[in-house]
Amino acid sequence: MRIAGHQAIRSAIRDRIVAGEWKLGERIPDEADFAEEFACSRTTVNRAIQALADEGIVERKRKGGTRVRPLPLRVAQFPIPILRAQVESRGMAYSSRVARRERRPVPDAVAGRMAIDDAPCLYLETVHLADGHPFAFETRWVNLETVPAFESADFTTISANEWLVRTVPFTRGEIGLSAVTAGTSLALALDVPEGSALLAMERVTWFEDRSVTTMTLYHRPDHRMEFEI
Amino acid sequence: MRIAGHQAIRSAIRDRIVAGEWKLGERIPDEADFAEEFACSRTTVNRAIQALADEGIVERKRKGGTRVRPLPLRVAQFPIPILRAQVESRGMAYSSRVARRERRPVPDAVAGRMAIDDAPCLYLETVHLADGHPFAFETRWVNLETVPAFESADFTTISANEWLVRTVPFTRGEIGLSAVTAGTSLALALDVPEGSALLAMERVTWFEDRSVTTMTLYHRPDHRMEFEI
DNA sequence: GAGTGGTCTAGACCACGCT
DNA sequence: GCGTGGTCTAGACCACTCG
Repeated sequence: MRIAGHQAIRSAIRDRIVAGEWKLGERIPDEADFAEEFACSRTTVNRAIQALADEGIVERKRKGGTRVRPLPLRVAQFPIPILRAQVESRGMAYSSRVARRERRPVPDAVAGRMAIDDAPCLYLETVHLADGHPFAFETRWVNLETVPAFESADFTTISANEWLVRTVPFTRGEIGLSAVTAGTSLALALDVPEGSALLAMERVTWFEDRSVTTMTLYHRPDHRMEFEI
Repeated sequence: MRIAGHQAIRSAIRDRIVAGEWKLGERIPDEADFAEEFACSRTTVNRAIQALADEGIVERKRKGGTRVRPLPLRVAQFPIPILRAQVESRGMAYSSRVARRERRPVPDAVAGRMAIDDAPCLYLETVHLADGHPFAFETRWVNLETVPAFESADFTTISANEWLVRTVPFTRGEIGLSAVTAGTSLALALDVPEGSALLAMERVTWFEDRSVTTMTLYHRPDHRMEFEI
């Protein structure tokens, strides 16, 4: 049957896999066969099946052919949340307030994560507000050796995070999620009872092997992160 | 300069973007120019730049050319954690214990999430153990209308999750993460103090528009999910 | 050794969306 | 309109790995 386009071919093959035409781990026809079946070139079939491999639906090996993944590999993708957008998408007004900003020696735990010894760092605490009510609390260390200009930046019109994204745009990073119990100061900052369970997201970002910043974001107890797989 | 392979070309272009050769939002040369520069065909350049677009580094538009993404889109990808693998990778022995298994009317909240009305469902509670100590507690509803065979499945050698993955391998799903406070029964099941902050991961999975299962996994307070971006 | 995917090429046509 | 990316083709050679 003639099918047009690598996307269509990809869907056609995926549908047959999902429908169970081949068992888990079983080999599917090779590219040449599909090329004949769909009356297209092998190049096009290659693109289609490569995409399925990227999705985690099939595994490919030279000479070994293409097989349906025995235990489907599932990867969840979630966009790094942007607080302003999150708030505004709910029809609320976003604002933020810097509660603390000072040079301060970096605790050992943070120094370890940022792989710094005694680089100068700036410490920031920020409250993020929706319609004037706190909904997240952020602590952040910024490595001034990597981004010296940060020290004299003005965060009245642009948040620290936005400043960093614009200044050091292409960073790698690590993310950690955990649940923490609100202590006195966190409870105060977020206006929640002490002992509340908070979702904490920690992020360390790097620019070419130098750490840029470590940030931890504490969300209110009712917060829920959602995404699809 | 002659560079071999679309991967190498992709890296070369990415390096120049990261180094700041073009500003955020600025247009980079078109495919034909790069093809000449790297002495390769335009097809190869196209593959390279498409990959950069998938990474979120550049945006492409017909006629508009290719531009460095103004606010880099970061997407975190993480593999859906498999409990057995998680435990075993730490050198501990994995086991699980089904604490409860019964047909039970589905609470409204769950019914809403699974988009079912009065489909028969099986409810399971499972404790996941590492070296005999509980490290996660799972509650699960399984839609028997979608997977009737689940009711008579035996979970002594294979977990409910593995059974489902093998039986309904290609599912879509939604994931939600939140922090919850351990109540009496959760505290008991996980052997932690009442009031502890637990990281909860809820997952709803679908097979072709029919819900398969809803599961919530409660982790011990010290648990941390990590991934890279 | 031989089968399969991985990749490249040169050329072509099309579709979108600026100008 | 026309420049740019999106896609397809037919053929080719290579690299891995299974038997």
